[in-house]
Amino acid sequence: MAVSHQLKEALDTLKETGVRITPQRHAILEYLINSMSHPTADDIYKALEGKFPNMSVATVYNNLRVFREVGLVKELTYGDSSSRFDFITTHHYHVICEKCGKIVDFHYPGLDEVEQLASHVTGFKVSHHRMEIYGTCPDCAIKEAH
Amino acid sequence: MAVSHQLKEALDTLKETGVRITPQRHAILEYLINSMSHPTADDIYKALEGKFPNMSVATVYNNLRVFREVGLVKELTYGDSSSRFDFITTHHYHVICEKCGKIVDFHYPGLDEVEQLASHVTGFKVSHHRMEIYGTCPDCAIKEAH
DNA sequence: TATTACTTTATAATGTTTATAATTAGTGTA
DNA sequence: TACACTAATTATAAACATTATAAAGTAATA
Repeated sequence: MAVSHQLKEALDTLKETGVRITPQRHAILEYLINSMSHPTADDIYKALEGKFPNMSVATVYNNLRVFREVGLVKELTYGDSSSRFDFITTHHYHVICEKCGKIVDFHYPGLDEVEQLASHVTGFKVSHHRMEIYGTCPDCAIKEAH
Repeated sequence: MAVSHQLKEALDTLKETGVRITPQRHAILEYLINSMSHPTADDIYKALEGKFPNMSVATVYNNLRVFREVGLVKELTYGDSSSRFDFITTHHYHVICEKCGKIVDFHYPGLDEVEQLASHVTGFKVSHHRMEIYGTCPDCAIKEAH
């Protein structure tokens, strides 16, 4: 299936970049790909506690940083205390529920004109942008109605 | 001038909302409006050290939260460790230099279509969105060239 | 196998932000 | 203006996420 294919591709990327594939890295990647959510470092740590009772939180953070540097993972910083991590697939944005924190992927063509205008007005050499959309998810909207 | 007018308006907002106007609050607001940068809580704390030698960091944080709740101030969370705070004027985005961290305001009409599409696709009741543009500022680009 | 470099672990340290309790100071009313 | 009430400030400690460090372990290479 598609998921294991993504994992294999990710492992290939690590190999090509000369990053060792350790059991911990394998498990973290696997969890990131399988979980359709956008977990925090602590989520990952807790989820893998069973498989790796001795794993250190530092290992999770270290490897998330490695994955980010290699371009496999994106770090999302919202208002709340901890970062969330997202396995990069295709270009998409996130829609975030302000009530329950749920994050839903939202595909949309890149906002190239915005980048171009920004570059023109500010003189910056623009590399990329980020955008998030906030609102209330259907579940919470229903709960609110009662 | 326009700045003191903004301050007066902000103080009026506080009055209307029943938020007491203390010297500390006055000073924090004034600093936020005058500083064309986007300071962290600690920046503000340090900047007002001279005027208020006994002010607590907690006061800065508390009041930034109050201002945010009242709608005077926006909290910006980027990848780095601490939040930045921005006095709300008109609707604009930020262009951020990845080398030196400089933040430049960038005016652009709201991305209404994006919100509408997101709402349609995900079923969310959308309230707002955020977007930042990343790149290299002219100063850093020159430094890099050498 | 020996060497080397990289990873993990355990732990401590850092830095930001929040909570608590006691003191102080604004604000509305007499 | 003075009083009483309530909110805000201060000082401090605590919580929390994240990073740094050093020692031990593991994989890769010759």
